[in-house]
Amino acid sequence: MTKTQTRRLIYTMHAQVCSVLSNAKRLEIIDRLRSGEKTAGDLTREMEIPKPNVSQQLTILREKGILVSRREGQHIYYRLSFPKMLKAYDLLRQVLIERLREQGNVAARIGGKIHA
Amino acid sequence: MTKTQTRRLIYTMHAQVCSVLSNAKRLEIIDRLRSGEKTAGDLTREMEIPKPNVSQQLTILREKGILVSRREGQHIYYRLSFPKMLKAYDLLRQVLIERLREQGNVAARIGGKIHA
DNA sequence: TGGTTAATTGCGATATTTCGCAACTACATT
DNA sequence: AATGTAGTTGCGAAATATCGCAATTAACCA
Repeated sequence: MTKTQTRRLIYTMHAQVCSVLSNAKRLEIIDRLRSGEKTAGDLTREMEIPKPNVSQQLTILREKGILVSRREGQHIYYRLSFPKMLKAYDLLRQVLIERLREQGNVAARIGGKIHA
Repeated sequence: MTKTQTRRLIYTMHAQVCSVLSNAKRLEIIDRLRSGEKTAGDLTREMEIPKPNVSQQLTILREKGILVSRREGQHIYYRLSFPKMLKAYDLLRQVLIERLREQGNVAARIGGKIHA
């Protein structure tokens, strides 16, 4: 394995972690698990989307290591595994807010040209 | 606009910000711009990928507000616009590292079963 | 004006992601 | 064993992202 290949592999893995956050439904699930563990059924009711879809997102989040699950009888409870993920979530939300403010200003100034 | 629609819109915009980070080449560009502004040509030479590809990624990063550009004669210099983006980048890198360590431990313990 | 370098744009082929729906598995209760 | 509830899985169609390559634009200089 060359140095260049190793570097690329790390960026690729990093991108895979980020790609978990690049879906609105997964973000909402993460947000709703802040307050503690929940089942697929809980989330289905709260989010008002089909249960299989919730389940699919939960599977992705668990496989990527963002959530862990625990079975208790018929119920499977999911919870966040890395507090740092939540920190990253919040930082990116702040970037969104700043970006919106910035875009608002730019839009107020001129309608789209980048360079002079 | 209902409350539910507004909530969904915000998650969708949040996801769009995150999706900028879900590509290895864009992450590498962000990483290489830590040390200061660079041109598309600089990045092309450093990263050893086709220039149009670099340019496409730079366009995406600029449109999403992650980078800003400045023309100086023939050269267009790109630089990071939000320090917070870099903080999020670093946090996600840490999550990757923790996740790899965790996975290593799990793999050492047992070969994949989730529940009992 | 013609030539050169820097950078972007357009387009198309390929790969990946998303998500609904039917079918299925797991556990509990009677 | 039969039924009900919780949850997952498989599959396929539609949408989206990736990226190479040719063509194009922008600026500079002789």
